[in-house]
Amino acid sequence: MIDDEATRSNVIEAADRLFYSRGIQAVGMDAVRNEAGISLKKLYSAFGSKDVLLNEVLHYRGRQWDDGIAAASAAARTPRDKLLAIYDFLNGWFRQDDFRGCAFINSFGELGSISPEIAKAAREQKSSFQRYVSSLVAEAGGPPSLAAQLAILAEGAQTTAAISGTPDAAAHARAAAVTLIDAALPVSGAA
Amino acid sequence: MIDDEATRSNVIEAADRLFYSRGIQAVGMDAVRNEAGISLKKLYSAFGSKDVLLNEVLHYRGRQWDDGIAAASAAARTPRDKLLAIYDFLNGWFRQDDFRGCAFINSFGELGSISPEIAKAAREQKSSFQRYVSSLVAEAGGPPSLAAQLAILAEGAQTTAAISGTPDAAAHARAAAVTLIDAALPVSGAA
DNA sequence: TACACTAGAGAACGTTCGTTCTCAGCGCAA
DNA sequence: TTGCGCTGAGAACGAACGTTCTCTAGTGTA
Repeated sequence: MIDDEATRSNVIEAADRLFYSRGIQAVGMDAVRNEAGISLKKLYSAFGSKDVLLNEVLHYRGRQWDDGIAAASAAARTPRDKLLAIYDFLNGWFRQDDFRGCAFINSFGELGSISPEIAKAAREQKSSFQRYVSSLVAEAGGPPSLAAQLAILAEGAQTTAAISGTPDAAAHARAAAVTLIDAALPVSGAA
Repeated sequence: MIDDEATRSNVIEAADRLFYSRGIQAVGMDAVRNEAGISLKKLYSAFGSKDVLLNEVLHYRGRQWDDGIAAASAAARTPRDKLLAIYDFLNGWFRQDDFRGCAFINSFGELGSISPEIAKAAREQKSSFQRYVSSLVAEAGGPPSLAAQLAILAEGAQTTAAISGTPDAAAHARAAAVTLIDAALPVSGAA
């Protein structure tokens, strides 16, 4: 079918909305079917099981994150500004109505202990982000430990914003990042 | 009964072990009953429902956390050292075999969106921790923003350690905390 | 018109889970 | 001994869920 791909992404986006907003186990395949507007038969012929669907949803989320970070850093010139753009991206995300924390952290907390696939997906997503931060830090001439610290700030901001219900953590994390970067890099951007 | 209180804490500790290691929805009341070694009838007469039990388990977890932080900071003299003791406490925790991240973050990710009670418990736990950090920072003469930054580091270390499966995040967070404290406090501990 | 084929709607099935109910056994007062 | 209340073990119940099956309506084709 021509719309095979369209059907798949339609289902993935629908499932993502539901899983992210209500949790994975709390959302039945029937709800996914309703949200996507297709039949159960088609749903199961496109994705063999809920596990398979969930895996694709997590990969979709990962791409969304990567795209968001890339877009946010596009306007920044220096590696330092690209690093700080991460926290600006978080700030915008935290302010969205449907923000409910990091989907990978949530999924890991819900099913990481009983589903190796989910644990692996979360681990890969986080290590991919750490590699991204590391490459920017290296480009800026900073030590690897700075990358780990900046990544921890980003993770902490996400859980803090989710649980507290306020976006303040983004600004706090950004300020901390500025301090850490300035302390670690010999010459900051001060003209 | 004399052992009423003993029964309750026995059940709470058993449920805590199971909920923490496998997740909440993945653990049935039957498993709790087996782990606690009591009858279903007694389980339900002591706690009216799984929700009630979960609530008590979360409060128990909160006390455990408070006690752990208090014990870790007991040896420290200055507010600065008490702040850093937080990350030493995390370091020891991350190295335990059964470490699976912060129970409140996990519970929030799993059920926070559909259970206001759990969302509230997580929010209260985190804000209690932030008050603790804030009081130490104030005692040390630091600005409130430093407290927020240090708390974000602690949260980020917990999720990073859980998902990555290594305890390294504790040391990274501690190093970042040292940098942030030294930058925010006029006079550091340098004799 | 007759016929194969497809697809959608939802019934059905088997399992799991939270919670309640039943029943047999036991201690105990009279 | 007899009756009574309590307790534990687990059966039972109703709901929800993942997954499969059935039935029906429609469509294109000869």
